[in-house]
Amino acid sequence: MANIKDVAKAAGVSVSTVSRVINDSASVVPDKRQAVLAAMEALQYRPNSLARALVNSRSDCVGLLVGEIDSPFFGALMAGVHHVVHDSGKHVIVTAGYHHIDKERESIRFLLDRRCDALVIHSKALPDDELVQLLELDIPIIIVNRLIRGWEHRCVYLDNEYGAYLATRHLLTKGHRDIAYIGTNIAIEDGADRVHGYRRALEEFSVPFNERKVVRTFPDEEGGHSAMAEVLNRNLGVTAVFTYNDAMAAGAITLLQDSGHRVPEEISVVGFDDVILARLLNPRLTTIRYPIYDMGALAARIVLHQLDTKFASADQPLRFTPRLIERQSVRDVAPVAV
Amino acid sequence: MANIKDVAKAAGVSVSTVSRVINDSASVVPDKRQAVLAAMEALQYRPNSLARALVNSRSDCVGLLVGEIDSPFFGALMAGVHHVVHDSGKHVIVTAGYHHIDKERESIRFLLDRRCDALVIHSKALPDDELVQLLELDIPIIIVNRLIRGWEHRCVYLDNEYGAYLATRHLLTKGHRDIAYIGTNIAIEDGADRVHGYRRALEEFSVPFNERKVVRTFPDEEGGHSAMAEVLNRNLGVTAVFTYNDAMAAGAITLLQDSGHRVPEEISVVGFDDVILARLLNPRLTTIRYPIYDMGALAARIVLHQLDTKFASADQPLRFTPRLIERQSVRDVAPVAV
DNA sequence: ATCGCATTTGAAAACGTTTTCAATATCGAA
DNA sequence: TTCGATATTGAAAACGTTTTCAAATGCGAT
Repeated sequence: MANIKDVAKAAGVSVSTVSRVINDSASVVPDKRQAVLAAMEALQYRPNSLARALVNSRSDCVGLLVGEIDSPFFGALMAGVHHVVHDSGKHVIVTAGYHHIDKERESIRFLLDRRCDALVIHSKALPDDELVQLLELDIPIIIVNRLIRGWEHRCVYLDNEYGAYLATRHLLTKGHRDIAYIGTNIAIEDGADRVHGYRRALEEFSVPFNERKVVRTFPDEEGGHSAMAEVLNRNLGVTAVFTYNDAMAAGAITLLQDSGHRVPEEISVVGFDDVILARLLNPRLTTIRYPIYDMGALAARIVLHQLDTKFASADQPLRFTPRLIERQSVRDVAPVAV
Repeated sequence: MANIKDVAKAAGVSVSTVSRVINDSASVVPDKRQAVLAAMEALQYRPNSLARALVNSRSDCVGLLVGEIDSPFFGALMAGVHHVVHDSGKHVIVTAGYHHIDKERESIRFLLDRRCDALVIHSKALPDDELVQLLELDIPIIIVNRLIRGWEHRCVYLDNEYGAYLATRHLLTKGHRDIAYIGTNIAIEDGADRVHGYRRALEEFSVPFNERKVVRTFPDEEGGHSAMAEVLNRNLGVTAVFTYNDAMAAGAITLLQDSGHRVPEEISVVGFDDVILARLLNPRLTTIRYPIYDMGALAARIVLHQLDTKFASADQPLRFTPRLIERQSVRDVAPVAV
């Protein structure tokens, strides 16, 4: 492939001049400029971005770490980041950590090694102190979906406790009193937060918390399916289920329907996330909206801004508030006064 | 950030020696090796991959162009590529073209500029000759999901005609005779192929093709929804619908159910792709399995192999055959002999 | 013609690596 | 000891850019 020297030779000028016309970094007399342009065209010249990044120490890349590549949730996150990064003429390099500590660590190394200008990180597996170490590097980094005490201005996160509270409260106001919670068996903060929200709503309605009503499995459709089976098995007389995410809700609904229980007539279900799937299920899933696309977009905007100004602009609220999306998977048992 | 010179200085050796221990490229006496290792550790040294790529002209990156970042279909494609590329110690850079010619072009430029070692490309918008131009570059490239005549050995693709044939034939053998086709309004090859398959099956059963029974819209849920409305509107007495993809099927089913038609009792539906969604819909969607994960994985394996051997290994079949996944969205109208 | 100034230009250094090549150190054998 | 062969080392060139700096050119005013 042609390089800048070839172009210079072909145009009969020095490499400096070529560089100047490429970058518009200084004035060049019209005829030479034309000659250079012509040579570039003729040789199909494309600047080597690696060499460029090396000397500028700017790669025009934003690194993004997600949990999985193929999941509607992370799809939305990636799309949000992609969108704003592309709009600013830069590019995204995505890696996946698959919720595994070593893979997450390795992925972040990779992004750092590639000399990404900035990072947006979604990590569930890495411990706080390791993330703090990263934040202390002098490259713009935003942590998505996780709150690290003392670093609130670098974390874009959702109020998980409130989301779970909303979901549970919704079921309670609809008259449900026996509500199971199908949670994640991964030891992460938001898992705990959601249990708290669930309990808070219960307490508010003076419904005793029953540990047997919570079942934890892997947070996917499969997990929801088996967890639901377990709940049924325990014979607790539940009339409603709240799940850690929509995929689990889908699994739970599948099991319910297959085992002859009608949703929501017999058992109501509330999910979490509001991925595309939720609208498509039958019955359409009542769920908690997790604005992950917007959160990704915001995270990207912040790191990009930091890149320009060297300052973290802490003036915007980084905490998102979930809201209830009412669809068809919850039945009104009986009107109840709050 | 520390560079190789700093390490050399700290360890009291030359940069060449440091390079040698980093890459294990030549023997170094044990004490010096230890000193270097210690210095690297102490300085938290990480080689600059840009500089390295520049001199080696190997970036250890595979570039991937997809249609959209957030869609179950492309999610599976990305996952397949990611999987095999990571296993070989390399990395993936993903870009999205959003089915737009300029964006696809720009994305490919980006990947090429980044000096990706190889490319896996899913393009619907770029014309054949532009893709051929790429294939003629001397870097390993595989085109996914598209067949370019004369370049069969560089294309990993699905037999779309056969997939559509399978779907339509399935409906026909179940006794359906009035079958609508909800297709894509994007002028792409596989769109045409699927119409052909649909027609071929019809002909085989001596059912006349009726242009009014095919409606083309944008290939997403929304499009399926409005297309289904249009089909109903035309009052053609259809008892079954075959759609271009699962998302459209989901939209169609939603419309049917909302307008009081039971699926499959009144109207049967067959989709295409078999994305996760298909299993989760109610009724579970009978569809055509598009092994896109495997296709991505194969494409990646091929380019990686080419990278090592400089030869395209054309010994594996690059054409995938779709198959029917029977679930619950098709009703058996009456037994019919083929 | 000559001077001073502004514009345009090219040579060379820098970015952080790997690799070639020649020099040195080590060692066993004569 | 001395020789040759071998193992280890470091200096320097190379990769393809950008940028600094000094030199060359052009031009209007005297």
